[in-house]
Amino acid sequence: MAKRTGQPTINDVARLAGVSKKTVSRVINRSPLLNEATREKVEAVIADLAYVPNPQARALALRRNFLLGMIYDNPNAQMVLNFQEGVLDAIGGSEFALVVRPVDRHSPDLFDDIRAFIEQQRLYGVMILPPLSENDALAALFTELGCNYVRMGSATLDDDAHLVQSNDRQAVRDAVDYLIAQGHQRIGLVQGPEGFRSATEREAGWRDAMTAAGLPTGPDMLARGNYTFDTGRAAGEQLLDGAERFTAIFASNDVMAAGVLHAARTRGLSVPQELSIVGFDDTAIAATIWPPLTTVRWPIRAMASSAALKLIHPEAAAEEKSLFLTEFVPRASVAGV
Amino acid sequence: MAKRTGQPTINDVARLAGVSKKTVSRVINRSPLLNEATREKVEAVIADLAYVPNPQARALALRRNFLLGMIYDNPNAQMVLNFQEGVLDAIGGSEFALVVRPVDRHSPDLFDDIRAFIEQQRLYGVMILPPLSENDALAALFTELGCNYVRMGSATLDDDAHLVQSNDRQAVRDAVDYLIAQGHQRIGLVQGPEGFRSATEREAGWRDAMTAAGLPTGPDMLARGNYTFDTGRAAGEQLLDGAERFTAIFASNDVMAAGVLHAARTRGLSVPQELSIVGFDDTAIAATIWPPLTTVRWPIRAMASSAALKLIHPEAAAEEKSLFLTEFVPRASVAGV
DNA sequence: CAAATGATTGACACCGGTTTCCATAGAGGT
DNA sequence: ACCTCTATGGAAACCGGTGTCAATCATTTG
Repeated sequence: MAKRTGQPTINDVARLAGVSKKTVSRVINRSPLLNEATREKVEAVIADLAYVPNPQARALALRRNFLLGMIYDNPNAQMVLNFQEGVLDAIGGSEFALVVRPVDRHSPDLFDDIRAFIEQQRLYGVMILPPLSENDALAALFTELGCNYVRMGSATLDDDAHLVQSNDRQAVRDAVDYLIAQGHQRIGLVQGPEGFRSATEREAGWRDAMTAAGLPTGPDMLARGNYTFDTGRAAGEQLLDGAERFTAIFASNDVMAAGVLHAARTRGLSVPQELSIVGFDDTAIAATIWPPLTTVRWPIRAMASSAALKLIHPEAAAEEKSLFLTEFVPRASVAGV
Repeated sequence: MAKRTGQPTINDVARLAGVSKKTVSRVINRSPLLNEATREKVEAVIADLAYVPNPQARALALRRNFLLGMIYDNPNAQMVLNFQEGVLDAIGGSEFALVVRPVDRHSPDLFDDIRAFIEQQRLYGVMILPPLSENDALAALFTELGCNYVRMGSATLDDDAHLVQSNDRQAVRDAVDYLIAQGHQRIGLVQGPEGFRSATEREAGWRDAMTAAGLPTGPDMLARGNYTFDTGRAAGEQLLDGAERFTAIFASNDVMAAGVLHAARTRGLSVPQELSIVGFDDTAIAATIWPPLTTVRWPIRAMASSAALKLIHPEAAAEEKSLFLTEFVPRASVAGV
């Protein structure tokens, strides 16, 4: 009669427990108006059958599914993976799952791709990683699509309900202050790409510190990269080949800092004796290269958990301002002058 | 009447096109027995409404969903991310989506976690990344759960339908042969963790080459790591602090090779002049460290695409043996003796 | 010209849950 | 003992698609 192929259904549970589907449904959804004895009886059958509600059927009936999306286009693998783990921390034992979608932010089809992704999957909510998160037109697209979203930002990009934020500007200021306290005067900056808030914020932090100390911030003090190793190396070469010598360089992320280190090596400069280098992110590469990189720990994993919770429990999280603080991580790539 | 909240349904399309929902369904599923004029009429309405079928409803009716799972526990972020991109290459414009699940392979709850994940989400199929893929009990669990799976392997772990394989043993043999051709005689090995097929295979490749050349492979020639930077460094220290000097070391993955490089540095050994180092994987770290690492490119992205296709079109892929060939990538971390 | 054939199409049940609405049973009040 | 009131459980509709099978229609054949 009841075919035993596949997993048990709510009907199987109801029949074996001698109750109606509705009662089983009430047990599953923890309805308060339910006889305790009935609940236990049903739960026993559920455990016995190892019954798990069909998520697709639930999604259909509830008109919402249990999929959290994550859209990224990031040269930094470790950051993305840390983010995924953070999301899993949040959705762990729940019925939610994480759907990932790498995209190419330079593709002309970017918006169409994302639109198709959202419309096809009808996600419960989406998390957008930097640098994509800094695109206001993209946020507008999600609003238009009626898709809940959270942006990971390094500055105030949106209202609190849609934002998980970090204090990049202050963090960089602290890091550069540290260099200044070590006696450094000519401190170069490897900027992030144009149009990226994280890049702008980190540059502002550098300017804050340098200006407060009366140090120069002219155009010869900085070079631009786009958060990749190669562009970091090129920026480092540009700075190191300039007329005046730097004693320290702050790079706007760890990968570019590794590029600067590379550039220093090819020029025969020893780090940190002749050049101090500071990065940003504290991803795995920071502790892996030689010398270990002084950097700023960006609490991406905790931020990811927070982002997921904002999507799952918007009512609880809407009020809460999600500002995550960074932490300065001194390692061996900085020396005093 | 028809509430315009949310996205249009198949009924909206049917009504506006003046046909039944079944006909619309036929259009969506490209049924061949359909009048061309009708098809065009319906397609016009679909385009007009920007109608997209509800995947949850489809999943329910078809008794299968369109979610591919990916289970991983890997210290190497770049590899996991490359894998994700490879899967996306395969499922790109289709209705499939990728659900990721990081797990902790040392957790006592590993199997329960994975079982709960599979049962809850009822995935269409799952891809298992190394080193988890090398666990036969885990494969048995998927079989028991009736969940289609593909394992990513460095050796023959399973039948062709469930396996995407690479030729690690031969690849390492070639790499060590290259070192031997450069005049190296004492070539150390940093093994991968015990019980991992990839580690066993790579070790076998090293033995093949050494034995064929009549070179020693005694217990003082190798040290074990577990694919992380720190264990790679420890293994490197163990080898370098041994009685006899090595001129080259092959590490079973890039991250451990970076650890060996680190160990060499702290001992004042210059690379590659005094010590040559070869890694395996060709992940981003290989080109990022200094000197750039000679390594073996492991075509993970293409393998991931193949794995996804095996799940989506098992009939097409079942016959095909998926053996992916590696490529030797000479960079600057090797010098002749 | 009627019947047979084949191509299209639609009515209806169903996937596995949830919700609405109602019937019923038991509790408490007078 | 009678009558509300509340808790509980069931029947049936529904979410948005798909499968089955019969009905319709045009065309070909005897």
